[in-house]
Amino acid sequence: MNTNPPTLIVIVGPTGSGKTDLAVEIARRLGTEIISTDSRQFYRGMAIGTAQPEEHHLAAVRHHFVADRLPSADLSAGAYEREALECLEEIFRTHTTAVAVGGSGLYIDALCRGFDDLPSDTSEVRALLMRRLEEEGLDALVEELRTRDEAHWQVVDRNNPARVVRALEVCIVSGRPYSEQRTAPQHQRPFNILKIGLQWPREELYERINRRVDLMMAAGLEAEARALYPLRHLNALQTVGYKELFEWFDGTTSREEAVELIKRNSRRYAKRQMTWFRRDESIHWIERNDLAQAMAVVEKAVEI
RNA sequence: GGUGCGAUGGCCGAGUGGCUAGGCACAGGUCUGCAAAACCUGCUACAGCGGUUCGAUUCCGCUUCGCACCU
Repeated sequence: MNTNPPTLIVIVGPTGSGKTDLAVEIARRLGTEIISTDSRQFYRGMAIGTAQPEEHHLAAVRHHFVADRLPSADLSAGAYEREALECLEEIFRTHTTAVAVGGSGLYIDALCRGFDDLPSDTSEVRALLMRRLEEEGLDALVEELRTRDEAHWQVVDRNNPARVVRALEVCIVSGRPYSEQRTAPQHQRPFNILKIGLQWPREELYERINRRVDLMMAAGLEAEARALYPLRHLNALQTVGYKELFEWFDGTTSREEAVELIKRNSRRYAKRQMTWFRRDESIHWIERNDLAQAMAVVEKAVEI
């Protein structure tokens, strides 16, 4: 019986970098399963627009957190942390490795590092705050944050409604200042973590992204988006690829413009992802989606 | 050949004798439960050459280029 802790192999990289193919091949070779760290691939009915693993991927390797819930069943990063850890525990019962793949930096951190123990269900208070944001404006909420949590008020991005609202909702629901509860814990995970990052020359990546958008359109993204149109208000649909097509359906833009915007917004998203991953010094970078390089990194860390 | 109009940063586009519009693209960054979200920062250009002026992207002249009209 092997008493070494199991290893979670985490594949990261910007959208369009070829993570899915690489992860499936690695998981297949290791005889293990895949857990997604992509905040938009969780949902059903969004296969084309979020570039979910295809039939042959799903047939080759068992996947978790892919199209396993309705778009109305939001999975927050905190909830994901709990569910994903449970799922991993299950996988590690019978495997010494598991593969995580996806581009959502916050969810990757949730899985690998975890969050402070903050109130989990804040949706009611949030709804209230959102209404106040609209009626009273951001300044009023910033002022309230100052009275509830001066320390956080000092450091928070006061231009960013999302950050201000989040801090306030935690203060209100917990009855304690947000800053007091942020202790940046290093949760010890019962498994080793090996991060592999896919690095592409910018130009090449952008070309791949542009091309992939055209392929999505050819694969039926329009029909998929039309089916999702009634759900457009859901958070899950605040997603590149759908937002832009919805505007076309509304008549605000043309089809051509919408497609160009999808490409542009995908490029921007990729850039933000790269910014996020750049500061993670634990990532082992490989060129493009080179399988040999990836396997070399894996074999060095894992006994096969 | 003549006349008129125009020439603004990668692109679009306003404007002024001194006080560097703005937008988009692009780049850098932030990030503890909406994260494919939300937010921040950067990018100092006025076609070229002379002249007027304390000072010219802005006024004048010439040159080049573009557009329109005339012959």
